[in-house]
Amino acid sequence: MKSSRECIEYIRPVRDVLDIINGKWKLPILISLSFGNKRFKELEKEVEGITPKMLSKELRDLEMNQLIIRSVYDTVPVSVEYSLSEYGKSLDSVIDALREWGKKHRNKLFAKL
Amino acid sequence: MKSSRECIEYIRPVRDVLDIINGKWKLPILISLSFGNKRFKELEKEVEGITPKMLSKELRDLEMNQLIIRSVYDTVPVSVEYSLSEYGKSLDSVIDALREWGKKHRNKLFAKL
DNA sequence: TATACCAGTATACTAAAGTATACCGGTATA
DNA sequence: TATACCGGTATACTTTAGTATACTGGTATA
Repeated sequence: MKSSRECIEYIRPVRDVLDIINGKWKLPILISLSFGNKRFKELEKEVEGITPKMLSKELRDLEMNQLIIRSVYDTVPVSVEYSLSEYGKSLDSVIDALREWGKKHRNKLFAKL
Repeated sequence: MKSSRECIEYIRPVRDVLDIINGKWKLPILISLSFGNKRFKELEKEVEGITPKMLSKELRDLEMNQLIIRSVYDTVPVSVEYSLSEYGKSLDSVIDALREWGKKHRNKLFAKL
């Protein structure tokens, strides 16, 4: 049994990550972008159920935290492309861990039926 | 570049996990319990900033999803102890990944100052 | 000519998360 | 006798997350 202080120290970095990727949509968006750069409407289709308002807001948050890059191309009309930054790509270990656990969890749920 | 369908399949298990551990408090609570069984008031201190109302609600959610166990001991007055279930313990890989990334993120933030 | 695509914004709303503060009855401690 | 601990609950509130629906102006397509 370790000290309470040690435990609090341990929690801190996790809280920092949660501040950035918390919520229903941010990780799904990042995963979608890990499959390739996407335009707004493509994301809207691939992140099932998200509304344009939420997508717009979440993309802004992710860009602010430098996890994704928004590129505007000078076409007519302008086209906008979203991509993962290198920093965003470094979240893949987190996503892998979540995904592995999620798959186990699904199996557990189905096994019960 | 993979298919959109493949991407959506990839997202699904992650959304399942998020349904269970989403929010500001659940992971901190689980981490605290990973350091040893705790009583209600102990958790209230160790998960800094949480109010008893939120703690109570989150503990109920976590218990419902079988990630933690609530044991009531027949003392006078009764004492209540919370512990991680085996299933809850299996989240350690997720927590490790989050923690590692969080530590890197902190370093990045401090490096900027 | 009508329709659809693009990258969102506008408005209005509901639901959930989270905060603040006070309180309970019973027990143990000072 | 006063205070603090225990495991919470009660009430009231604010903030954030999320939903629903409609719309924009310019372009390309049928």
